[in-house]
Amino acid sequence: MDQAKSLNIHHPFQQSLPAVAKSPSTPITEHLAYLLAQANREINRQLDARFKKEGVPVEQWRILKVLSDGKGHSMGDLADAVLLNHPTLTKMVDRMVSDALVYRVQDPDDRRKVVMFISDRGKTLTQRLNSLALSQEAHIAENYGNKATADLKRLLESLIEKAN
Amino acid sequence: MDQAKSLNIHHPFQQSLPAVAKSPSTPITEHLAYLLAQANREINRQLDARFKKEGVPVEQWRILKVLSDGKGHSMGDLADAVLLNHPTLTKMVDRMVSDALVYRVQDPDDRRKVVMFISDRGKTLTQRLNSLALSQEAHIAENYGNKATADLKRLLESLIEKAN
DNA sequence: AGGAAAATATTGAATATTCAACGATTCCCG
DNA sequence: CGGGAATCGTTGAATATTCAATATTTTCCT
Repeated sequence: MDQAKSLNIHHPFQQSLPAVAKSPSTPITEHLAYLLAQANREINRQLDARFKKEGVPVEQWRILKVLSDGKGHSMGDLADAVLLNHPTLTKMVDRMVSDALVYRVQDPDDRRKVVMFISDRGKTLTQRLNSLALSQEAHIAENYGNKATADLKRLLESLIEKAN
Repeated sequence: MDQAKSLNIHHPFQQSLPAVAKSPSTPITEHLAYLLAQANREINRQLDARFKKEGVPVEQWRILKVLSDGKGHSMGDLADAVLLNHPTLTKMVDRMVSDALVYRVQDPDDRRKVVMFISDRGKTLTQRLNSLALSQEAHIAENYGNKATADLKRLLESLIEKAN
């Protein structure tokens, strides 16, 4: 097959070679937004790799962890806490209910609300996930340095606070 | 309709009230992975809001920015640079080709490869996006502090480097 | 009280992402 | 040289996320 055609490749007739070099704008790697995305992606990837054997995505760990305080949490609170949009959370919770990690109770004080709880099965899974997560944190602190890690956390917290 | 039934709500028969409080494990808000996700989400949301009027998602800005060095980039290089999986990048580039922001050329030296270039139309859009992004950076530096911003960037860079 | 407005969570359709498999090309090595 | 392995990018199917609309309940206001 003609690859050029199938891939929509063409020759750059619309291009004109610039007579002089453009002033190069800030490289993307210097933007805070990019650095955050890159760091987040990498750390998440590593954490996901550790969670792989439990077959649980990072978001579910967050949900379990928040619920493991034993108190009930509404879907709205939970969505904020675990950084997920409402519909996404609803569907993820559906899966977790199927897996019996978590369950819903109607809030008796406000019947619009649902109160989420963690099950015993969820609790034991959470413990395994917590130790995987802690071992990752330890690994990071190890070859990144305790001070750097602490400094970074502090700066991130303060950025998040200011950003609201 | 019976909401309890439709929402798969039930009462917590499987729960037993713990006789004593559990030792609370590290709150999720203290995990580096969570702080990164939160900061990334927030900064991205703000940047996306600024890009809204151009109708361009942040990922497309990254692509445009990388390509705006005028050199050609293979899809593989680009995927690494813009933090996107290969198939995701392919499909996003398809859209950008449709919008005439970007175009493909077959690499003459290695015909498996495709070399991506930015179009003139893409360049002018990039300039508008760059200035939106710079104004965001300025806004952050303003109420977060120049030093904190610089420190945070430095720590992120070093984390990313160590994480590989 | 009573009805409009707000809050809460879910649903369905549209959209986007991911995983696995593929086709094409190049590399490597006996 | 020749053929199996590796590389590069894309595709299609499966999965996940998002947007807008909805149902239900509560709040607010006069």
